[in-house]
This record gives sequence, C-alpha cells and structure tokens, in this order.
Amino acid sequence: MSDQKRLFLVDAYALIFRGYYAFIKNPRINSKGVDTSAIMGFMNSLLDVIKRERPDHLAVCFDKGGSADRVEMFEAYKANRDETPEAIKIAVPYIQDILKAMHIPIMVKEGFEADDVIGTLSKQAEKEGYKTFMVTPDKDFAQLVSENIFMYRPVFGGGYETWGIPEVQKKFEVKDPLQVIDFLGMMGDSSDNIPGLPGVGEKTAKKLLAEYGSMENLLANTHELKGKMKEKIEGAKELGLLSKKLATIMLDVPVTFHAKDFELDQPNLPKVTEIFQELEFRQLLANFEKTFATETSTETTSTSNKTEIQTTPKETASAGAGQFSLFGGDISTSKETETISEFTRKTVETTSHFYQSVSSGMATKLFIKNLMNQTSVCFDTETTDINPITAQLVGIAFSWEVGKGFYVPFPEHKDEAQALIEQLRPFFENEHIEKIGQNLKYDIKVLAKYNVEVKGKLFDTMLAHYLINPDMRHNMDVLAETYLNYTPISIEELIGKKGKNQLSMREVSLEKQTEYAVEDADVTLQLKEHFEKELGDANTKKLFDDIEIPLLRVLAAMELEGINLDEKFLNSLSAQLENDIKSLETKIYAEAGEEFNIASPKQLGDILFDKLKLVDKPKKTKTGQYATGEDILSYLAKDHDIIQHILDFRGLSKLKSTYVDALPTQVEPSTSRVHTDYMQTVAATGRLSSNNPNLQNIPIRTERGRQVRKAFIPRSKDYILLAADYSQIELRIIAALSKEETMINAFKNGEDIHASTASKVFNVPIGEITREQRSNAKTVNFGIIYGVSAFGLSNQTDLSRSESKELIDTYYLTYPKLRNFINEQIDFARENGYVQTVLGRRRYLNDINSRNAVVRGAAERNAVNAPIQGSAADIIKIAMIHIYEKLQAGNFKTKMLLQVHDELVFDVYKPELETIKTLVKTEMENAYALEVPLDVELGIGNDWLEAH
DNA sequence: CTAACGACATA
DNA sequence: GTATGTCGTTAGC
Repeated sequence: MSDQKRLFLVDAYALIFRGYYAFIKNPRINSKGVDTSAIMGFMNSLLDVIKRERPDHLAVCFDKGGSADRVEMFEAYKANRDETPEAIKIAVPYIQDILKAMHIPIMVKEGFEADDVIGTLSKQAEKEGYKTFMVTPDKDFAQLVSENIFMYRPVFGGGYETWGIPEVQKKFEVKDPLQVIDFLGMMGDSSDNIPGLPGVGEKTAKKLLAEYGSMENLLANTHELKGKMKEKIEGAKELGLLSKKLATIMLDVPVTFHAKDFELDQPNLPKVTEIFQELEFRQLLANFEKTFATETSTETTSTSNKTEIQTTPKETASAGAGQFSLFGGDISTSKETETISEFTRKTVETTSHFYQSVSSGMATKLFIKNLMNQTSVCFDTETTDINPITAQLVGIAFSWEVGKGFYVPFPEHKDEAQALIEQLRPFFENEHIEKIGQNLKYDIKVLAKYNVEVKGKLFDTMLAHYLINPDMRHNMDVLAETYLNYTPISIEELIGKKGKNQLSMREVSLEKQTEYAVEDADVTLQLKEHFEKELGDANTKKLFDDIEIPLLRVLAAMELEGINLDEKFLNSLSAQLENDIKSLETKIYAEAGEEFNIASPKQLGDILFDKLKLVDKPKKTKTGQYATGEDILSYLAKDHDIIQHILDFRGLSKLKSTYVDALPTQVEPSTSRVHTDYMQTVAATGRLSSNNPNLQNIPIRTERGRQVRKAFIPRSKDYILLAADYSQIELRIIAALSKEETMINAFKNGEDIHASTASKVFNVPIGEITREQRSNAKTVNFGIIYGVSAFGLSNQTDLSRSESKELIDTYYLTYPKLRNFINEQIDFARENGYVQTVLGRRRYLNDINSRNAVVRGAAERNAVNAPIQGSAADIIKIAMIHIYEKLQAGNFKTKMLLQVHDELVFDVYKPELETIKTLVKTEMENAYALEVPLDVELGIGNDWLEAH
C-alpha cells in the first residue's frame, strides 16, 4: 500500500437512503416509536468504512437546498422524486450531531449538491497529493475517477468495491471516465430526472459512445444515423446537451480542503454514547467502542476474550443421582459477575446462569415434584421440525427463576417419549400453574399431538409484545436484544444454516441442547416480567387476557383440525386450465408475431410497447420497465385483442399456480387435510393473517376463480359446510363510532346501505337508483373506510377528479358526523401518538405530525382505517372465542375451521345443523354491542362455494 | 440459492 | 386511499 495520505469523502444522503431501504422490510423502531433505520444504516456504513480503511482524513458531505443551477437549467430536475420518508428527515439532525461528537467535519454548501462538494474537494485534495475515496453507491461519481480519485462503493450483501480508472472503463465501456457524463446524458437517469435522449437506454448509449466518443460529436454527426433513431435524436439535440449539463458534477463549489480539519480524530465518547443511548443503539455502540478502542487501547474488554469473562462459574451441569438437592434448594447465583462493559450485549457466555439437564428416571421424578410446586413456569419445546403436526419432541425446557432452568430431553423412540410426556402431563394439565412461553400456539400444537392439553393461565410474550408495539417484529432474539440487552444463542449457531447440511435438533449434543433450550425459557421468563408491566401501562391487559390469549387456543384447535380438500377435482380443474392457457398462449404468440415469456413483465412490456407500439407514451415502473399492470392494460383491452388475451392468460396462470396446483401439495399426508397457520402477531391493525397455505385469499370475484372454492369440502358425508359472514361490518362500525344517525337508521331498517347512500347522495328515490349510482356510492362508502381522496376515488370510478370531489362533498353533507369522526381520529392521533379500537387495541402513528404532506396523509388515513379494521378484527375474535367455548362445552362434533376477516367457516355435523346455525349467528351478532345491529348471513353447502 | 419486484388473490 | 400472502421472473451472490 502506498504511503500517500488518504482522504475519504462520504456522500451522506446516498448512504442514508441506502441504509433506510436496507431496513425497509423490517424497520428499526425503538421503544419510543422512533424509526431509526436510516440513522442505523448510515452509522453502520460509516463505522464499517473507518474499521476497514482507517482513513487519515475523512469528511461527510450533505446536500443543502438542492442545486439552484440545475433547477434553473431544467425545472423538472429531480422534481418527481418521491417525498423523503420521515425516518430520513429525522435522521439528518441526529447524524450531524453524532458526526460533531465524532469530530468529523460536515461539509455543506447552500445551493449545491453533495456530488458537487465531493467533486470539488477531491480535485483540490488531488492537487495536494492525496488519494481520495468517494464513499457512495451512486454511479454518477464515476466521472470524477482519476489516478488519485476512486469510488468506494458499498456492494450489496456487505463489503466494498473500489472503482479506479480500469473499473470505470470496463463498467461503462468508455476510454476516459469523463465520458461517463456523456453516457449518463444519453441514457438519462430517472432517479435524478435527467431526461436523456429519447429511445436511448443503456445499450444504445454504450454503442453511440463507442462510435462517437461524446454527446457533442454525436449531435454533430446525426446525419450518419438512420431510421427512427435519427429522427428522434435530431429532434432532441437541445435536450441532449441539457442532459449532459445536468449530469455534470461541478468542480467549482466555494469550499476549501484544509487537511488539518479533515484529520480523523478520537471521538468524544461520552457524547456519542449519550446519543446512541437515546436512540437505543446498543449493538452499534459496542461496535463503535471497539472500532475506536483497538487502535489506542488494549484495556477495553472484548467479547472474544473469553478467558477474562469466564470468571463467571459456568454451571451447565448434568443431574445424575446424588445431585438431587439442586432441584429443591436455593442456588446462589452471583449477580456481581458481569465483567464486561455495560454497553456490550450480554450472552450466555457472559451471564451467570444455572441450566441443568434432567435425564435419569429418579432425577426426572424429583424434578417433576418440584415443578408441580410452582405457580408460574416458563416452558419451551424443542422439536425436530417447524411443522408442529409432524414435529417430534426432542426436549422441553423449564424455567421459573431468572437465570435458572432445567431441560428434559426426550427419547427418540415413540413409546418412550409418550411415557415421558405422561409423567409431565400433570404439570401441563394443571389448572393452577401459569404457563409462560414465546409463541405458545406452536408448543400447544406439538403437545396436542402427544394428546396433552395445556391448561391453566397462559402468558405468551410474543402476543404481549404484539399488543405493546404492533409495528415491530416479535421474534425472541429481537425482543431479548431490545428489552434485555441480551443476545441469545442463535439457532443457526446450533444447527447450521438452513439448506444443505442443517442438523436436526436431535443431532445436537445434550449440553448444547440444554444451553440453548433453557436459555430460551429463561429469556422468555425475563421478557414476561418486562411485558407484564408494559401491558398495564398501555391499558391493554384486558385485551391480552380476554382476547389474544384465549384466541391462541382457538387458533391452535382450528389449525390442528385443518380442512378437507377435493384433490381430484382440483386436478381436473388444473387440466382444463392448462388447456385454456395453452390456447391463449398460441393466440398471443400469433398476435405478437413471435414467441416470448408472457409471464415476464419485462419481455411483455418490450413486445407491447417497443414492438407493437400500442401506446405512444407508455408508463414506466420505478425500475424503468414498462408498466404492464392490470389497471394499465385494461384500458387498452378494447382496442387490441392481444391485451384481453394477456389479461386472461395472467388470470388463469395465477389461478393455476397459486391455488389449483399449489393447494394439493399442501395437504398434510398424516391427516389428509390442509392446515393453514394463522399469524396472530403480524397485521398491525389486529387482523389475523394466514399462510402455508394462505386460505384468506381464495378467489371469489371471477367465475373461473370461484371454482377453486368447490375444492373445500366437509370432512365426510355426515358433515356440511357452514359459512357465516358479517354483513358490512366495517361500515356498521364507522356508523356506530361516528354516531351518524342517518347511516345508523339505514342499518337499523335493514336497508341496502349502498343503495341507501346513493339515494341520499344523488337525491333520487331508492327505487330509481341506477346501477352506476349504486356502484359509485359503494365506492365512496369503502373509500371512507380507507381514508378517501378525490384522486383515489376518480381512479376507482369513471368519475373525473372534480366530479369525485363533488361526490365526496355531497357525501359528507349527507353524513356530516362521519367527517367529524374522521377529524376526531386524526386529532386524537396527533395528541396521543396512537389511535385505538373499541377494545383499546392501539396502533402508533409516528408520522401523524410530519411536516411532509404525503407522509402525514398516509398516517392520517391509517388513523381512520386502523380503528375500523381493527375493531372489526376485535369483534370477530370475540365471536370466535365464544363459539369455540360453546362448541367445547356442548361436546359438539361440529368444528370451526377457517376465519377470513369477516367470515367463519364450520364443518357442521349434520344432526347439529340447526343448533349450530343459531349458536353461530347469535354469538357473532352479539359479540360486541354497538349502536348499530350486527348482521350475520349464513350459508350452507357441500363445498365452500355452495355455502356462500 | 436468495431477495427484490411486479403482478394479483382476498377482506 | 386500508390490511395481507404467494407466484414467476430476474439480478446478484
């Protein structure tokens, strides 16, 4: 490596955005509800760079006020960028504070972009003999690369690549990095809204550049081009020059490179610590300390330094005969043994614990005796499989005191395992011992397969956290890290990455099983203590005890029950679909004049819009492809036969692959039924979700799709399916919550609500409403639930924007209290930071006070929708619990099988039919008393379609 | 092999 | 305009 001094210039926004989107699927929300994804992402990158490269000099560059010059040149410049997400806006001041505390210079110049600042500084530094590395993923910077200026690009999945002259030459197929400007000018850049030359994409730009060398030369020689391209480019010479200017990074920003100021210094650690603690960046802080400690100090305790840490007695032991006293007596565990920095996350290695396996017959007896004396115990099953129906028990861990626990391994032999579980049965079936667990539904299902029922009070930490913070994830590792500052042993550490060589839990040594399993039980127990209090603070203890916990057993039962599927019928349906798809395929190929993959939106877009040119100015997706969504294509359907064929093709393919062909593969061989998995903790509004397979989105709208429902059948000839639907439950809820008498009365009188709305809004007698009027009224009614806008409404109907606005205005005149209700919800959210359902289920809305109108608007729609959707979810959950209890108490053969948000499906034993119909209707309609009656429609049939 | 994306199924 | 889950294709590891 050269001894030349090295300067790193960081493109702040590029890394902030990148960090933000890296967490987009799973945003980092801290306990105060702040989305810290962007800050976290940026700091990770920055530390990473420092750790890897140990720069001598470093600065971070920000944009300020956008580029005045570029906007002057081209008013659309960067105009159609999406609004900056709230998490990024709040990130910037935090990041700047951290940088200040780290003594890292922040470079900003009003009216200039970071690109320009970085460009100017790198050129200055180059003159002073520095090697400069521009830390950014943005390709535009390639134009600045020289012998002493490099791009330092984060690459996906970790790591960095350095682009010098050779890399740029290869990537862009240019001789000189400066030609990157011409390249970008020609092909344009949709994210920066650089228009580029029409009809020129990446491929053509490279070709033209190879031939002409520059934009100017190309434009001077357009006579050599031919065909359409010639016309297009000749007509866009000015646009070409403008595009090149827009793509050029400025090198004359009034900033100066002072080497001394840019030297990388030791940070102000207390200050950084303070900010990180506020943000709850525990791991990052540890990482930070390590990054800056290793070069100056050897005193810092490192987690890898095990000899130092293991001053703690490690007491994973095995209980043979002679150690019985351990079970009853007190084990003194020293609390003062944590030698590590308070900011490093604790692990099983660094925390005093007493985890013991219980194998011998005598030990087991004594252990159980002690177990039965407890009033509250956390347990966790370890199995061979994530599918509880096929899973075999490998062991069960128990813990009732923090830091302590026992592990009972299970023999592989079926009868022996059953014999062991029989010994434990009195514990599980004891009504007076509280059972604590993380995702108890799983454990309950596993134990049910051994014929063991889990009775008594339950506390599920996953459910608890779902109520405390529904927008976060709820897996145990995350919870332990967030609330206990503790990193549990990862399952991957134990059994390896999934795929090829993954072990089964049974292949893991008993010591490791014990450590892992008991740790889980121990951690879960500690989480419970944490969450119990928080449930009280959020006023959701009742929701937890009366709804979610009882529902857990109901769902477990429904999932274990499964539903019968007519596979033969689906197979014949599949053959028919295959036929129809084939013939559509033939037609489409003929109409397109070539064969291509119709299922590829990319290829399809090229055929439709490049080859057939069905539209003058096709819409593009955010990734630059032609948009070929249903909404776009259906506009074109009446003009071109191929479009309808494509839509039909797509519809049938989806049907076949997702339902007709997939469902039979999901039939569980041991039961010959399909068992969906209801997720109780994913939907932020309180709804359930269903997967493997998803039985909540079985088609119903189209004739063809509806056929799939014929495949869901009763368990036998003695049974019949009953479908019970809440009619218009969400509208009834909004009517009741808003106390809008006009709407309440319409429901009380049993009117068709959409017709009734149409009659009032359009001022026509109810008998004279046109189909269209009713349909528009229906759209507005639904729109209200989602938080209407005139824009959205006109997209959904044939109405123009102004007609839509008028309709919405009249609607609010008809139902004035609805508007009040909406405003009240938004006001409540602004004041309290959350909205809630009839049962007090909360949804936190961090963006409700955002200065950004788009972001705030989204939060406002959530503020309206969440209480409605969530209250409906609350109500059907109550009904499910009541119905389940009655079915149990009455010893009915009838089983509840499915829940589809406002519908319940039952497998009814025919002799019980009349009783069940009354029971179900009564329980559903009276689950929760509103000022509006709830109405349930019943349908019966020999398949799910017929039952509707 | 995995992840992102576009498309599309439901309430 | 709300809330989800799954499929095939494609790009990148």
